[in-house]
Amino acid sequence: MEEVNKVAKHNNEQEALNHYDSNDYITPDGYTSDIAVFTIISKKNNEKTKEPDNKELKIMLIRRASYDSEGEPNIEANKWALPGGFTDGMKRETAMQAAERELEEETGIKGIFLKHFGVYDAFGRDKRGWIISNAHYAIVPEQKLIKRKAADDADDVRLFTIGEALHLELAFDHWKIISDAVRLIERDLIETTIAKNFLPEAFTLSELQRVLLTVSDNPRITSKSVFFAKVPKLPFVEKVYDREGNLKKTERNSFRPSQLYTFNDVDIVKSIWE
Amino acid sequence: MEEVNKVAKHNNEQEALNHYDSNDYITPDGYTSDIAVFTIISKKNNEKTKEPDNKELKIMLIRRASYDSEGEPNIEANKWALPGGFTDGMKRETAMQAAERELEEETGIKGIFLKHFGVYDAFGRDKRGWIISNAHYAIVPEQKLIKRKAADDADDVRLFTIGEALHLELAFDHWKIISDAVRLIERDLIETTIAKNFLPEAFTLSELQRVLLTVSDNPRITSKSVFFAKVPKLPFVEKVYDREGNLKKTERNSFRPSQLYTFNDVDIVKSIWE
DNA sequence: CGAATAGTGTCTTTGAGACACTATTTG
DNA sequence: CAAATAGTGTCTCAAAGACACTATTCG
Repeated sequence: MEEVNKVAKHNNEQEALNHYDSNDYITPDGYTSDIAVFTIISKKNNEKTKEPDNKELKIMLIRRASYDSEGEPNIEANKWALPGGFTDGMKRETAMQAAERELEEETGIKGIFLKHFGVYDAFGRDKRGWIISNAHYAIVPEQKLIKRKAADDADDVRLFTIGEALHLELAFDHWKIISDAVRLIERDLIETTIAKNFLPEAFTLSELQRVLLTVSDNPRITSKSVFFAKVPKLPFVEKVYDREGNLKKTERNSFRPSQLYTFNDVDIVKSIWE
Repeated sequence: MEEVNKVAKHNNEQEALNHYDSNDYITPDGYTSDIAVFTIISKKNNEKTKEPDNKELKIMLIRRASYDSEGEPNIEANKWALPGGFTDGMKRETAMQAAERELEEETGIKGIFLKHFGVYDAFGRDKRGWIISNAHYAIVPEQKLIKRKAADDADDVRLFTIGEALHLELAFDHWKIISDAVRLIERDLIETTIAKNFLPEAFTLSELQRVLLTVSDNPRITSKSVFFAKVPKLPFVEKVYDREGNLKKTERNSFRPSQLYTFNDVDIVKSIWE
């Protein structure tokens, strides 16, 4: 009985498949990924004193070439845009894989945190047709960026503050994608532990504090004593020890060695009903 | 000078557009929307006492027909599946609009809360080809469901508890989509005010409590005195008044009238760093 | 010792949580 | 008054926030 059903089912399945033809429908003209790449970089605020640098949230944009790789005029040429491009159907890519590949091809960055945050599929968003874009945001820690410092000054890939970026002439609906991304990353820095992606594996409390200060002026974060007292007690951060079991410290920010911390994998759910 | 640039640009743009042909690339074979429809329904736990009904989170699934609308064998026939279907390129729909339309066509429900939560685009997820699905979850308040009560007992649309649903033979990758949706809605009920979509515009504290109890056993929610003391002080709920400015109450749950509350639009961000 | 960053102690006030008590209505 | 849900008062203990104080290193 079961066997018979299975066979019958298989036949129907085969028939159904044979009957399906995607040419019966209008299908999308393209499936792309865009990536809003964020980093936090030091902002020298006073050359004379030894006051620690403040940090600032920046976004990486590329300038679209006048001509494409085949020498033909490019659409939305010369405008600033998010890195990204078409998902390659030949490679059987997912949108996330396309995002990783495009990011490396266009900016030389790989192995960083990527998060999908939205789909942009309104008709008319791209003059070439029905083109669906998956939007992601990415986080580059400052140290990784230093490796490609020279390239940052290039004419075609540049870091902008959020305010600058939203005043540029941007391609497609990238103004909307960028503002959505900014709203989201600011919220995620407060509500989740994504801050870890801006930091080295082992970080000091003041380094963490400076990251959070780029998006919040809440007294729990701005006040040194409150922040320094609270963070070591949070369930998702822990002190770093060396091989001998001693507390690991660093002097990179001060004369006095400071304790290194790291994020563990504790996931917390913050109830709004408490 | 500016004028000249504009003209030049326009020409290039036109050339670029003429050069673009989506047939140069492999494009997706379909762009669909799936909807995980949740509701919370009363569960009679004791017919003898007047103990208030407990509530339970349920999901609505449809059974895929053996034959499609043209009388041809259907793919994944007879399996249970999320309602959903193809985005209609002719109608220039977005995935969200397709979700709303399909939901009404397949289950008769409209005008409810819908939230996009993910994209499923792995190759092989649908045997018909490269088919991308946008997943949404939807919330139906119990009252809306009563209107189509008869239909619930139908053979093709049914409510299941989460446990039941995940043990059915499900079509495509719907097992994964459903478990992602469940994880998300449970989290959102705790971290956001989506609970309001399960409730009437004006609700009592005990009604709200019963909704939250379907996903949490946290003492702040289970303990009556704690919950009743805290919720009226939360910034995003407020008491309901009638036209004369008197407190509005209801007797639908008890002999003693109870105060009605409503959600306002205050959006709160719960910091994990506090 | 002065400068610079790191980190602690202490005091006051606020709020969380437990639990028993009071309130309002019907039959 | 019994039953049923709604809602409050009070007590204890823990944690939040402010701010002044101590610690470590360099030159």
